[in-house]
Amino acid sequence: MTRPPTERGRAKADRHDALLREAARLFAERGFHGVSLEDIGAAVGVSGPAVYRHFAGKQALLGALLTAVSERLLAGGSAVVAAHTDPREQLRGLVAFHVDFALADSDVIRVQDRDLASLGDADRRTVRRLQREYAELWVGALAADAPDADPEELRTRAYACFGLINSTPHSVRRRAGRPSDAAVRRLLTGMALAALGVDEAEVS
Amino acid sequence: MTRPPTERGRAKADRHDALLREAARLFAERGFHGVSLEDIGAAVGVSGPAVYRHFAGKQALLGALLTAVSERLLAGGSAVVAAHTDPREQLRGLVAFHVDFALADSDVIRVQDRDLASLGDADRRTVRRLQREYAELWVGALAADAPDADPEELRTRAYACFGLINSTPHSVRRRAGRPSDAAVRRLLTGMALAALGVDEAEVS
DNA sequence: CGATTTGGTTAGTGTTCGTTAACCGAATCT
DNA sequence: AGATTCGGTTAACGAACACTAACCAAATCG
Repeated sequence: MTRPPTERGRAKADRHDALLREAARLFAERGFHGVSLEDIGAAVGVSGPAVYRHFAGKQALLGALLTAVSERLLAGGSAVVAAHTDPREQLRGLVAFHVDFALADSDVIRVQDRDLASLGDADRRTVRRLQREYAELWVGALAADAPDADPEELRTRAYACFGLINSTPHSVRRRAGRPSDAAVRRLLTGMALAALGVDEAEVS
Repeated sequence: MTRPPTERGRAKADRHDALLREAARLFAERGFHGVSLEDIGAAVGVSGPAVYRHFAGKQALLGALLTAVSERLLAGGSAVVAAHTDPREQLRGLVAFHVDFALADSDVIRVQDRDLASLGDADRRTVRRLQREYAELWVGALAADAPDADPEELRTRAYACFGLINSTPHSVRRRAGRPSDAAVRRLLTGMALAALGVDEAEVS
């Protein structure tokens, strides 16, 4: 899975990554159907059908993008949960992880809950499954913290928390005098934990 | 502004409303660029270019949709704020109003923060202005409640709260065994108020 | 070094879609 | 009742776009 040592191999891998990055930016800005392959190619300095040398098509590009982000979310969330035994510690970790992710990868976060319906059937099933598993990490921690609660209610609670944290892409669009990333991180973390009813302080 | 008493006038007004309603549903489902005028016409039992008898074009339809919803939000929010003097009461009222709105008009809520970029310049400016004014209602109440806070931080706080409440369209998609609307309303209201640091209890 | 692979190019193809044109029949107006 | 308005129809146009074809030059390989 590592990159081939040849010059062409490295160049190809770089372009592959650049395509994913620029596609995410453009999709976040104008939506999947609002961006043409010509646009995506132009954003990385090649034009039009060259994208087919890297992806099977436009839908496949979106599939690669969303599958990758879902997998990163699930892997990161799983690591956080595994690192703690106390459910409240798990929730604090999940919130911190998700806030960092949303701040760092706001483009891809935006695309994920906006253009999921544009995926092909197979990719959509995969992404939905990964998203569900990620949400179940949250539901599991919430259930361990409040064993009597209805799991469906906890699920709604988790999604509401995602909505709160994922609001950054909408709100923190480069406007003058906006709070710093660090300030936004603190703010969102505090609000999310309050919404979940978890004390913010680190415990023994 | 009332409907003309003639048969044709009523029929036209009805179709106009039906077009807005069905367009909202389709846009929410597949995005502005993912829906054709043929689709929209078909959804109200009329086919294709008949839509032009009611709206100047596809973009104009979206404009009418989003302008109307922004105006309803601003009007409702203004009424809530005017009805109370205590800032915490205002915030409780704003949260309750917004939750009701998001549950009743989830389609239009979804379109509003998804396809705003597909508007024409004039409509986009109008909608943005109305949205900003609505947000300022929240910022004003928050500022009155915490006079020392940075207004930019309060703005981010308000948007995070919108994200939390607006999560319903994403999460409460008709799945079996989901909580009732009343349960979701209670849950979101409680989480939003907790995130804002406002006590949930009604005061004297 | 010659053969081949490969990531790029431009030109073309078929389709979808927003929009316009031309027309029609029924409701409305005088 | 006759003239007109108007909301609908189908047909056609033009642009945008995903994708394919044909070709090319440089890197890789034997």
